[in-house]
Amino acid sequence: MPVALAADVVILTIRDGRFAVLLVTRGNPPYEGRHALPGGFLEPGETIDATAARELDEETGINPALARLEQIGVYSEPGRDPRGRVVSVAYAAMVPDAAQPSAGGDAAEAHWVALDEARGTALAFDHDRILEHAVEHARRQIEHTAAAAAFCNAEFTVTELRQVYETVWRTRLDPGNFHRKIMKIPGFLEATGRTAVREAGRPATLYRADPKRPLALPFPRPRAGQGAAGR
Amino acid sequence: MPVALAADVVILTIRDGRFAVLLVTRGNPPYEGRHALPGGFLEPGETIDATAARELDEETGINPALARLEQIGVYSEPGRDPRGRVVSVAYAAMVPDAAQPSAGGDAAEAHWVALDEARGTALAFDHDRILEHAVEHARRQIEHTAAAAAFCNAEFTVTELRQVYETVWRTRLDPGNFHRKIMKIPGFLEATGRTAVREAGRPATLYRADPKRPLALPFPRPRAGQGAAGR
DNA sequence: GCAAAAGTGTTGAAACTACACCCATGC
DNA sequence: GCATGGGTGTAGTTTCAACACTTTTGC
Repeated sequence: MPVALAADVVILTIRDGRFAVLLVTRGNPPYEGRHALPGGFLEPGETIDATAARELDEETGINPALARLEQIGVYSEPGRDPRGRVVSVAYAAMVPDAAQPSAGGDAAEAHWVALDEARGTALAFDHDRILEHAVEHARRQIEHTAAAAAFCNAEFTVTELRQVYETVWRTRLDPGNFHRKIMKIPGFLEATGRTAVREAGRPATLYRADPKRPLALPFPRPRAGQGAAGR
Repeated sequence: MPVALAADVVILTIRDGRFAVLLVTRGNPPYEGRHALPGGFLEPGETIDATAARELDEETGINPALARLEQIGVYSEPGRDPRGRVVSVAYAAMVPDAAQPSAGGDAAEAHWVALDEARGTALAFDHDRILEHAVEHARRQIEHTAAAAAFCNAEFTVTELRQVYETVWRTRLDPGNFHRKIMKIPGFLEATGRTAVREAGRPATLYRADPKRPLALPFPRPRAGQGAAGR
């Protein structure tokens, strides 16, 4: 049974201590004018991974090489697309806040939308569901791997990284303990030698996360019951 | 661009302390007579999850309700199937050794094959690759959730569960410490009151794992360097 | 100097490994 | 009784959360 295969992409970032998602305003029917995830159809000769990367580039201008797209699920309910039998492969990626989208392709506009706001308004197709799954995926990912660094810029401070964890886990972490714990993980953070300029206080060392091995570096969240409330 | 969508299923079990995978011998071209993963094409009106469950049932006789199938990836390289543009959604599941397959559908035969043996012989299509990914997936899954219990029968002893971890992690775990650690996890194991008959030694209490919540129950593998060598 | 943020030292509590030991059964 | 495997007690060590304290900058 032939189907049309599509890729839909959930790009998450953290702005002002909250999750934000990259959405496009659809420029064509169906759901014209509605918010949707960037995405599009498989073309001859390409893999679906390539489709996801291409559509991200075309519709939002975000460089797919920086995004580390991961498959998170396949959506195949009959009737999920009014145009016919369309099956979507969903992708998720975390990027630094600095990434600036620009619309193109099928998209009339591309912009960051706060997660809570995106949840409030119905997205096109079954994209609400895909978005929820992507957020869950990101939370799990961060707990079991060093993926949190993906939310930071190429060079970042330990404090910035800590704030990512605090946002994702909705907790406060002790700055001192976090610093030691993260520095103890071998091969994760690499000092650049440079320091970040601050409005006040001692300048922080800038680090780079090795993008080659962002895997299997557990950073367990603090146990409940004792809490990790900051000072 | 229309594609044919298929589901391929990797069913893993543990036999004699080794991984084994459920393979079928293909009864039709292409790759007739070769080992392959059970699988087949999407039919009108069904989701791809339903396809996976149906094919598992048809080709192997394994009850999909017991298997807890999970999507592990999409395989879309052009040319991966000589019949044309076929995209496969791969699924993985862990089942107890007790499950007995019986062939049907496209499959001439269905049987358990030791993982090492399956790796030695080339499987049909790109099923070698899918199999590798599924094994990795299972190892990760077991580390972060209570999925290990899926390898055990409905009722099992703590020792049987420990042997699953020992196989998956290729370690030896202290029986006493394992017992305490696993019993401390709230809501994981539920005593049935019955005991298992043994050839020798004290009979072991039989437990049931709550199949409703096999999620997010971390059982961290022992740290390296101190080791968890048995007595 | 003072304020602010980075980063280190210390301490008491909890968790874990290793291993001794007791328990319950078949023979 | 003896062998065998299930299950518990416990000491020494490690890890960790909490938080005091030192360091390095801007003003």
